Amino acid sequence: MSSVFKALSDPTRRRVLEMLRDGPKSAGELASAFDVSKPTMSAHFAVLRDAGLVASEKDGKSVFYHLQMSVLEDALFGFAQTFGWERREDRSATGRPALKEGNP
Amino acid sequence: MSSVFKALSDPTRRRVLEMLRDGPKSAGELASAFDVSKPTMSAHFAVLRDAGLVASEKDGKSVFYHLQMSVLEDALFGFAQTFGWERREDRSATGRPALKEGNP
DNA sequence: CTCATAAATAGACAATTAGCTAATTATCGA
DNA sequence: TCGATAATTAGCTAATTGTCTATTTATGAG
Repeated sequence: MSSVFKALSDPTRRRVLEMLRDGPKSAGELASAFDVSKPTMSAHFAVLRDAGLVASEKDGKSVFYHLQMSVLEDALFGFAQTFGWERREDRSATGRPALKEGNP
Repeated sequence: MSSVFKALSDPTRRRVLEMLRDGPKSAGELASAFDVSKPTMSAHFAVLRDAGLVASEKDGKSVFYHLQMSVLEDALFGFAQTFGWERREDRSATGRPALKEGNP
């Protein structure tokens, strides 16, 4: 739980998660959207991966990252529930929305 | 936003927020529930205050802290909304539940 | 095999963090 | 006014963080 909130405390990492909302993206593709070096981005990816918020998959020379929505959901709403908030049940039972609307 | 998540990334601070769920508590009262020094707790309170998650009020020799639910709510659900989640509208229109609602 | 490309690792550095003890400030009661 | 109590500030340390450049690893193309 701490590691998730820690990961979310950096604006670059939050933007990475937002970029992954609609489907996987490669490390380079993500990195090019930010004004920091690639090794720095690599470190950010590692923080997100260690927190369980993203998972990576190698494809050829590239590494693709994708969101782990359920982990994000559990942290956000798990904590919120402590304060009496509930989330609306408007998604699939897994809590994982389709990655990429065209994906099988 | 970053400062809120940063504040939430520490388990001691999350527990402080939970202790404040049901109403204000003094700094000493809060501190005595943890196994760290009072100055350390004071620093945690400052982080929570700077993030806007709590507000303080002096009463005699004591300082009482209370939750700022709306700030917590805005951070948690504001970010969640980016990912398509919505919270159930089951609280007052202000989003601020009564403090001490269940207190005997 | 060799070269170019994608990404991660290594190593360094300044800034921040969580923790401590000691000192300070503010308030109350006698 | 004096002494006790509540809380914060000051000053320190060790660990962690975000950033960089340089290097290494892995893969695909020729």
